[in-house]
Amino acid sequence: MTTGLPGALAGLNDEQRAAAAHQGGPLLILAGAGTGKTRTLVARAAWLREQGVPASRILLLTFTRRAADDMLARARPPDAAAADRIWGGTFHAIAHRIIRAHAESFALPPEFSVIDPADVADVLDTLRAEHDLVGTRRRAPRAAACADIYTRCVNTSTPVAKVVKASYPWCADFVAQLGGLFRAYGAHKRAHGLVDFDDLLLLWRAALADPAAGPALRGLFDAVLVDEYQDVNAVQADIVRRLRPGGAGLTCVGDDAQAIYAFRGADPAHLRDLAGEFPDLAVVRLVRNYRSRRAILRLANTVRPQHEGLELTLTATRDAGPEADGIGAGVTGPGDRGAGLRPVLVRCHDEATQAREICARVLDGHEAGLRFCDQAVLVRAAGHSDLLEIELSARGIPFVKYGGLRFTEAAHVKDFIAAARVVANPADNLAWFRLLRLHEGIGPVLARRVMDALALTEPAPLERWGAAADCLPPRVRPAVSATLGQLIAAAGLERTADRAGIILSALHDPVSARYADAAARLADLQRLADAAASRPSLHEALVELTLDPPASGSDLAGRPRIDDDFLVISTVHSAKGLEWPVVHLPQLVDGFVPSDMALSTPAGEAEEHRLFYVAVTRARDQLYLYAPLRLHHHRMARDDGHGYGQLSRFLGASALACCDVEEAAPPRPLIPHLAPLAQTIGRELDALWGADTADTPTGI
DNA sequence: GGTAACTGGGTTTTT
DNA sequence: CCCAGTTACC
Repeated sequence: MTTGLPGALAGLNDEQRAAAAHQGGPLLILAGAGTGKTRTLVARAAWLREQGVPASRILLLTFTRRAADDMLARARPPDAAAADRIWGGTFHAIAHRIIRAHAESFALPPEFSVIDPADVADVLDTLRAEHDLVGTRRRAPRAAACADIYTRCVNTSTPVAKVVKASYPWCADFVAQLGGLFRAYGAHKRAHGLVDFDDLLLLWRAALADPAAGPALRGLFDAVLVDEYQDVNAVQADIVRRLRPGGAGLTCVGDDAQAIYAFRGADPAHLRDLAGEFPDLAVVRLVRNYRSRRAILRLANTVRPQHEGLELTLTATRDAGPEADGIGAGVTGPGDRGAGLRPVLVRCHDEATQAREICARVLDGHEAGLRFCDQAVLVRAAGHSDLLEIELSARGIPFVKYGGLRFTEAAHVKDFIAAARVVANPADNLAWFRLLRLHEGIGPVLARRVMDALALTEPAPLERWGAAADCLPPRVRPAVSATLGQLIAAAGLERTADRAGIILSALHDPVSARYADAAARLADLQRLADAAASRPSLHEALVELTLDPPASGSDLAGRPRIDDDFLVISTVHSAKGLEWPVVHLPQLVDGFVPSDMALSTPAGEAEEHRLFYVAVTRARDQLYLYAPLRLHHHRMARDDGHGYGQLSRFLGASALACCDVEEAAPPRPLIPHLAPLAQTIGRELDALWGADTADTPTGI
């Protein structure tokens, strides 16, 4: 191990070194895709430590748990003591850590429930009727829409009337009711010890703004490093501001062309505003791309949206060459040597052809020596790979899928979480509701009656279980009492492993009775209980599960074995920050890429462009784009004369000029004329029906 | 009265 | 595949 200088700065290029060793005021690192952003951030943390900043006084804020884990693992010196650790995690995880440590000061029960967006919608659904938002009139917003509006108001610090007017105009008649609903929602959460994702941020911000708590909380840190700053929302930007008033000790890393979370209230304007906020802001640009071959970078630079003052053009380092890369370089022809293979746009007859084409190219790569995990298929929305997944299975190509449906959304997993939440926070009415209804014979009405008898907002509801059970008809009472008896016992225990074990055994019978495939589900729950057992408390286990849900049940079982080799299917959002030698981008067809849901506003279309930029820049060596020309259940919009629907308008002609175009072989039917066969079968069957009306064959 | 079983229509992206 | 709305059954 090397010690001393160049130490932290070893192996960095000039710009990276300037960023890592920046002294004094606030710093913005404008880092294009693949320019060594993570490496620079890790180096900066190491450099700060060499300057005498204790690791425990450095805070690293990221957007995903994976990014945090990755950086913390690289930033921790091998000889570091456990106590000598950088604070690192997502905004939400760090907020939780602080709130949990001071739960009493925040007037929260020690094991308060952190609820996910699905829970938020459930709560709003129960409150909706009292606020004249029931769906008898067709136009009343549904629970999920109410939840979207709520979180948008909070995360952009915008009044409900304004949000509705700008983004939900069809709800304009309900602004007053929504306001009332959201007020009631806040009271409801307080009464039942519920904290949603937005609350985590709001509570942290409020504490930082408090005259007494604020100085203490921001005094915990000498340096704050924020990754993906283009994806902060108004509350997060405010948290950063209050952590580092004046900007001293602040490092933000970001790229406004990669802002893809506007739907969550994020706004790249916060990054752009940094310069105005901090007059002494230093800006360092990282433009040397270490990831992609030059042919791919040409396309990336062509589609990259440029914003005045933050322009950035990536230059290639993997293909040393005389000419500068830049916008317009896409005119270079396919004979151009040393730039890698040009991106290929594969025109496919339909979606099935596209699926076959992707499989064929994946297998080609595999035969050429690539592992499956060196290739990724990136989609705009999780459902876009449905047909492909069938084709992959049929051909025996192993794959894992990230994004889309998550393990914690499976019904039995929710059941387990509900049971655990009843134990940890008996005031949690959502958890009670779900747990009670898990039992055969209990629906919404009986569950509600039991919960009323429990008086959840009063202290110690578990002590009233005996009386509350009398609300149940004798037929169902024994089963529910058996479950609750065990959960009440679990609540009285200390060790997390014991609690998790009893919760699991309490669920055994109701889960077995409810689900046909109970054995597989119980195996999932066993893994869940095992994972929970290793956490410091049931509360910690539940929060981790909520803030960072495992993508699959096997995820929970631990690291995949080293010899396992899977093709990766991921949403573009989930692929941010990652890279693969070969990337496949399917569904470049009207309504899918760009998504027609996003095109109603100019801001939405701009975000679709940024998403495409993110997708393109994931590829190291080879990029395949697939344009199916027709899809089932989907009308093709008017073609723009190039045979791609609106695609060439979306990407621009210069982007298409960066690609080679290939035609996928059209599907050829194995049996050309099936109709006569159907008639033959029809006649055969008609013989079975008797001879009375055999004039017209039945057919199939 | 209350629950379960059936049916038909619709599906972005995630901490 | 999930939700809402409806019908059938206890």
